[in-house]
Amino acid sequence: MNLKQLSELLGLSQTTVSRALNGYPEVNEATRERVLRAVKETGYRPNKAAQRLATGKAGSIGLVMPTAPGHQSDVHFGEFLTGLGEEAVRHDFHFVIMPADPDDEVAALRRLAISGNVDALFVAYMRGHDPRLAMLKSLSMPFVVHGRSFGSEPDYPYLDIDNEGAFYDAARLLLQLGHTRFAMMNGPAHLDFAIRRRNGLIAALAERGLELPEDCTSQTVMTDEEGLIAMERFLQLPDRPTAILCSSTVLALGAIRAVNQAGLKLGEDISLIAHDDVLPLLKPENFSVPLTTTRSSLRAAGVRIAQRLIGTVKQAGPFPEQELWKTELIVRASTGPAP
Amino acid sequence: MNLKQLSELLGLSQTTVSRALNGYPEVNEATRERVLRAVKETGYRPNKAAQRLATGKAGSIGLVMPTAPGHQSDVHFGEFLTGLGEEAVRHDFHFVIMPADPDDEVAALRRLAISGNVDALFVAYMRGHDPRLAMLKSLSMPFVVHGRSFGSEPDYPYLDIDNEGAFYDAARLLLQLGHTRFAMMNGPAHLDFAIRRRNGLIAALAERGLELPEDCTSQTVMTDEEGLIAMERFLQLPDRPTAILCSSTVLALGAIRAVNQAGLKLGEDISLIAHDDVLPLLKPENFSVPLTTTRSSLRAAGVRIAQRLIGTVKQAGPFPEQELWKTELIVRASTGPAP
DNA sequence: AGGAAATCTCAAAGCGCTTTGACACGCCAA
DNA sequence: TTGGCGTGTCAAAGCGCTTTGAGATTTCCT
Repeated sequence: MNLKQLSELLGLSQTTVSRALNGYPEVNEATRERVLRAVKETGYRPNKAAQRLATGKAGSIGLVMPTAPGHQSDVHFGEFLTGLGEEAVRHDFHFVIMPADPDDEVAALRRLAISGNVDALFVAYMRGHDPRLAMLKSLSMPFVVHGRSFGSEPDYPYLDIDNEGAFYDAARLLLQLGHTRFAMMNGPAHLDFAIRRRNGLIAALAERGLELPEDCTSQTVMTDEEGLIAMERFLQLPDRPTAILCSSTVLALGAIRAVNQAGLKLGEDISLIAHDDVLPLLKPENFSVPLTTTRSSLRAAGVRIAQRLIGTVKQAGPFPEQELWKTELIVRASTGPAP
Repeated sequence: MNLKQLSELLGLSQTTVSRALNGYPEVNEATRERVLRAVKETGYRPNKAAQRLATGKAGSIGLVMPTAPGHQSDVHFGEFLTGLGEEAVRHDFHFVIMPADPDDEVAALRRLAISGNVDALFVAYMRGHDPRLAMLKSLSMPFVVHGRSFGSEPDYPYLDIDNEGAFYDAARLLLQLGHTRFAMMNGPAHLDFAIRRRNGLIAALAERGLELPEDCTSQTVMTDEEGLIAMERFLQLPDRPTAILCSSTVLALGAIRAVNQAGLKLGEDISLIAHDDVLPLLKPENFSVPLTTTRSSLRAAGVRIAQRLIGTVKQAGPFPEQELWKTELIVRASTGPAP
């Protein structure tokens, strides 16, 4: 069933039916009623591809999903997607997800944009000096970045959390508790949030004339295995750290396993603060020793970014171009005075 | 840059350029070379919406993502998607994801199909007597179901794991170890896998003249909280169970917390077998007491389903209509002789 | 050299929709 | 009667691509 058939069925022109459907004012209310009823009865749905071709819009947000054999799926990605979806469903928007090798993201993003399949783009996993930024700006398609790109002019639309502030505050808390030997379990070194969190920690330490030793820094993929390995390394250090900052509750999971295996007590021998993206699976309050965290909901960020993206496409603006969300520092039992 | 412009630039007709691009034989090799070079230089990409409109195909798989405010994101969904993506990227396919309220899935699926945005559909979270099946069959669009629908004629293309066999085998192991008091922590009762796993357990018990008491069955959303709650309930039973079957490592996470809190020893006081979807975050071997599991990789299933879906769209068939994968029973330390 | 076959290219139709510009109609004021 | 104004409707163009059916050119065989 297409527009033509429907209009013939009704004895109307395609124009009139199309206008009736799209809420144009110059259609008789009675006619509109009739059209709407016929749509219900026939189950007619406009062909989105045709709609897109004609209007250039079709209610879709494009995003690139990094994937490859051996590339671990990332809980953060799913959680964020859920946030996007929660908002998108309210506006009858959908997603076009282009899977791409992590090394091919710039090209994949460009393909996605030029394909004419999407109205707006969403970009995450930002790096320092991210090459996608220049490409996006040249594209004349709305986009919002989750995170920022350290080293690039911040003249693009983004939503980020205050990573530097989060880890600065976390470090201050530990300093006040008397800790002086710090270690950091971070995400991959090239990612923006990792750079900023590290800077936050270093800034707080510097105020007390302290430094973050090289061998007390681990920058890895954020899996629990890597957390375990890093923590085991830290614990074998001659002058082992007592205060750990950890970029994810996933890393913390492994780290804590290492602490337990070493027969140490979390919150006494070792204090740990992790960043909490509010993953439903990894609630800090459910850890055997509840975790002190810096918290910011990934899902909420997804909702907000979808709002901005959809709003821009629908011209329901204006939206702030840049948003920086503060994180909350929530003290639980994994932090205590330095031993 | 569109086809018209490109063809003018080259001094060729649109037909010739289109044919050169799509590998038709009636184009001079030299001409094709020239076209390909121009594409490289100009960065031309065909508009997918137009391509779809003209051909009816555009290289996309559609799926519905259940979402709603308060609806927890599901790690299983992300993991499966990664599998789909891993295969899709090899064929330059993408996904169209329609977020939808869980109560609205049938309608959402229909919208997605009729929208003309997708070439094939993928469906998961199957229920007993699933109403989507009839709709899908009436659609004349390729689809593959992950799981099955208990109570419906199995005359549709699916990939499922042998849930019944998995839990039958698991129960047999525990029976051989002398356990007689069983409990089950299952997924939502209306879901197909939950029905079959329960049947598998009941069948194994029946062979020994045993039954699964009502108060030793929990059928809930599969979160760690629910796992905790269910296990706490089991432990307070006057004749408390010693053998637990658990539909997910996520549930097991909570369950084990309850066991620990009660001061009991896993693998001694309580034996537990969980089904393991091979989530990167929840490796059974990384639990403090490594978990005995029935294993089947969700991601591998995603890859396989994408293969079948894409193969069907590309007419690169034939593919088996139905596949039933055996699970592996892997014995670790969470199972031991009945106390 | 002649003609058929093979090779290459083209103009135009069509995919299903939106949107423009025009037309027909009834109504009221001049 | 004429003109102007809203209201409701329509035919047709256009979005960017593929594909058909036909025309032009070259190649090959007798």
